[in-house]
Amino acid sequence: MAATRAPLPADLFDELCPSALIPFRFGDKWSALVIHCLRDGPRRFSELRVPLRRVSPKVLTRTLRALERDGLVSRTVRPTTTPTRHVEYALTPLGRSLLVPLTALYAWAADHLEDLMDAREAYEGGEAPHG
Amino acid sequence: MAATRAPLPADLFDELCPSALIPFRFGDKWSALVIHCLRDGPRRFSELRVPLRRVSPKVLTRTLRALERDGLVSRTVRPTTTPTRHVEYALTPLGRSLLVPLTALYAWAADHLEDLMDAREAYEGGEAPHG
DNA sequence: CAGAATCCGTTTAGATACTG
DNA sequence: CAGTATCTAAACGGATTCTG
Repeated sequence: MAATRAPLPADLFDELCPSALIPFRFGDKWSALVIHCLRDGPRRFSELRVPLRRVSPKVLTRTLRALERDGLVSRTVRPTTTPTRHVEYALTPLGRSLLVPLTALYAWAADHLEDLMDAREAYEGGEAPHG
Repeated sequence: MAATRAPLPADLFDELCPSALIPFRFGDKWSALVIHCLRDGPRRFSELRVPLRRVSPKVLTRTLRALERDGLVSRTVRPTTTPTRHVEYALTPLGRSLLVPLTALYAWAADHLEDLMDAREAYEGGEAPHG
């Protein structure tokens, strides 16, 4: 019953390593949330700012550009009669495929929210920092 | 076939929102990777530094402390005869349960690595930044 | 409306050297 | 061996202002 001790691959920080890919693409605060917000269909720039109302336009723009660059989100400018612009962001098929494991991760978080909060509380209360 | 337009919840940045939890706990560069490295059993501090060989001891320590605080990783000091210490890190049951959706996410990354690289290449090559 | 530009504080990471 | 301490650079995030 000893734990297996297979050697770990030595390339986990390689950008081409799928395991490293996750923090590379979702290591920021907003990417996963934006994808989540697009799950029900296209959204406009200002629509996205509602659920993410803390995010500044600069940060949202940067996040959307990054997702667009990786082919997860598409950006569409719709013609309007008014002088104001209408830009819609939507998940690409690739982005939509990501929604599956991402939703599973959210489900895990929802299931274990209590555990996480309890653990944190216990840690704060009890443990002293290690020497 | 219009996309559904259900209103989005307005609390996505709330720390208690499971969706917000992901970037909160995995918004850093190393957490997911460390969990991944512990999947086959306990590892020592310096063992973890092999696959993550870019990480400085300071950063690894901080990451491990955070995971420990959230109840995902346990820290065990084993008695030794030598004056050198022996500390092992392992996934807790909670951490192990996280491995399931996390592995699914890695599988997605592995499956779509090409797509991501292609999209990025196409973006760099073609598109000019939006005006 | 959608975003670009600017400024600024905080966080994160990395390198290095040192210690029980 | 398993960290801690210190310093520095870069990235990230947020607020605000401005414009096509």
